[in-house]
Formats: sequence, C-alpha cells, structure tokens
Amino acid sequence: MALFASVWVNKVDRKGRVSIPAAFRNDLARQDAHDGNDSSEQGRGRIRVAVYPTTDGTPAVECCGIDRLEELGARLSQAANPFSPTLASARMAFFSQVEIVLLDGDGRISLTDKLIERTRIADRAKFVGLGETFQIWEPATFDAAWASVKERGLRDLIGLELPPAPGGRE
Amino acid sequence: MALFASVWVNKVDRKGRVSIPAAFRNDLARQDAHDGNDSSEQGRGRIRVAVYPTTDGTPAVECCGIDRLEELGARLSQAANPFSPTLASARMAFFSQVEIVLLDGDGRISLTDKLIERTRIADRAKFVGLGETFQIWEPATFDAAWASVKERGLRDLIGLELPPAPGGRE
DNA sequence: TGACCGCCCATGAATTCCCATGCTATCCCA
DNA sequence: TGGGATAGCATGGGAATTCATGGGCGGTCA
Repeated sequence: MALFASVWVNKVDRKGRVSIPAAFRNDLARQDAHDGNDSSEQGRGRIRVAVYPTTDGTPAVECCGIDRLEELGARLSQAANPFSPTLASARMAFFSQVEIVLLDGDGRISLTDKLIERTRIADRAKFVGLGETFQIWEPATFDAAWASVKERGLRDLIGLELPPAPGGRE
Repeated sequence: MALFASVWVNKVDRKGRVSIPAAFRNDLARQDAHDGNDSSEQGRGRIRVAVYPTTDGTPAVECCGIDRLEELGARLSQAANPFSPTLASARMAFFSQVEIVLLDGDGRISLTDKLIERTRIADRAKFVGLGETFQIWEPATFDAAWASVKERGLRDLIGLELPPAPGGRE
C-alpha cells in the first residue's frame, strides 16, 4: 500500500517539468505493475501516475498509483453485466478526467495543460502527501488554504467515525 | 487490463482517417494478441480495434481491444444454457453491430460509414477514455452532453455503494 | 477504369532520452 | 570524531525520437 506523506516543493523548469519527490516516486514505481513490463527492474517501462482533479473543487490535482486506478476501474466495472448503463456516466465522469502521466528517466513529469490550468502552477509545485494519494498545488494557493484546512481537518479527524482496524482481534 | 483515460481531439483528414491517440494505441496493441503477431511492440501485423454503437443510445461509438471482445464473446456464450433464445438474440444484437477496424502503420483508422452516420463526425473526432473502453464522439456533441454526464456521474461516484475491492488487498 | 484501400514517405512541433552539474546527506575510515 | 569519499537527488539543456498530420503511388475489386 502506498504511503504518501509530508510536503515537498519542487521547481518547474522552463520545459514544464517537475521532479516527483523521490519518496513518492518509489511508491509509484512499486504500484505500477506495467502489464507489458517485465516488472523486474529494467528502467525501460516507465513509471506511471494517475492525475485527476480533486473532487472537492479545490484548485489542485490529486494523484495516485496505477494499481489504485485499476482497482477503481474494476470496482466501477464490476456490475455483473458489462453493458449495464448503471455506472456508465460515473465511469465517464471519472476516467475522462484522469490523465495517465509518464515519469521520465529522472523521475520527472511534464505538467499537462489541464493540470496547469486547474492549479495555476507557474514555477513551483507543492506535493502534499495524503496517505494513499497525494495532491499537487501551487505553493501559495496551498498555503492560503492550509489555515482553514488544518483547523477543520483536525476537528474532523478527532470526531470521525472510522471503520475498525483490519486484522484486529474481535 | 486496459486503462483508457482522458480526452483527446484529433483531426480527420480528407481521406477520412484519424489518428488514435498514442496512449490508447499502446493499450490496443497490448490487447491484440494477433496470432501471427510478434507480441513485442508494433508488430508488423496491424493493430485491431472493436467498434460498436453505445448501448445507451448516445450518438457515439464505443471501442475496445480485441481481448475484451473475445472475453465478451465467451461470456455471452457461457451462460447457463448455451441454447437459450435470449442469449442468442443478445449475441446477435451485439456482435452484428461490432466492426473490427484495422489501424494503419501510422496508428490511424479510416472512419467507417456506420461510425460517421452515428456520430456525425465531420472533421474532428473526440476520444473519451472510460477505463476498459473508450468512446468516439463528434466534439461539439460531446461537449453538449458532458454537463449532465458530469453531474450525474459525480453524484453516482460519491453516493454510490460500491462493491468491495476485489482481491481484498490491504 | 475509377473509387477505394493499404502502404509508404515527408514534415513540423512537441516530447522524451540522455548526459552533465551541483548540492546535500550519508558512510567509512583513520 | 573529523573529514574526505560516495551516493542520491533536484535541476538544466542539447540531441534524438515520437506523434499527428498531409500527401503520393500502386494494386484491387467491381
């Protein structure tokens, strides 16, 4: 399972590339079981990240590894009948918004137009770990949002009804 | 598993050809185990796509790779009673509408008459990723439909009780 | 013989590959 | 424990490749 944690700021170069923090990169690599990829090592198959808009409307994008994306896809397709219209619009609403981005040999991605438009990132990008996913923000925008997020987040954190820990004794 | 994601618009040339977005092409190639095909990369054997009308009546066509088509065929034949008349009509309803289209050496397809008639595509085609499949739309038509898809899809995504994660990882 | 199709090449722009450069944290050994 | 050696990482940039697109040409089927 992925464990994206902490916050990192990296520079966007004039070609529009940013390094994914190495700590995140390793998790992404582990999650990317590239079908056509001899999963051994061979840097040949490049690492992929899934990038999609945050669902709460913040000016940021959220990222996760490929196996999480596949799992979501599988769950959205799991209706017994593949022609069932039940989740058709959900699939479209989700997957049409996802961009699968490849890291280069040095662990960087090229920011896509959609990503830039949404986040307004110019010369720096802030990577925020969220556990199973992480987000990318324009640094100042994040800092401005942080105050209220922190307060509310802590309150929610304390009050939240969580499912029981797995594997716990009954 | 195929992971078609994001949205792409490509131009239709005066011969009626469109490039399949490279990101989709790679998935299609991987899914197309072409008997005579050196499975490595762009085998000389040309890549195939299955194209069929959407089942929800939208003016678009849906596409998938060959192995998914094979899987659908198998599932449509494996139901409890292989002589069941409902199955027979279901198979006919589906497979008679499927066109198997070959990509040319540059990754393009020639739009078929059926496809054009259904989608009303003229000089541009919009490719919309849906995870295991993708759709082809006339761009303006898609944009007009998008608002309601998005709204309904997001509602489903958030509110829906999803089946449990398969394989029970974590 | 004409319309269509598969095959090939050309082109420009964007993307990716690959190598180089510092910086920093870590390691190792005297 | 000091301090040089080493390795990992973020960053820059030139070269090479990919990609979408346009068009030519010969074969084939009706």
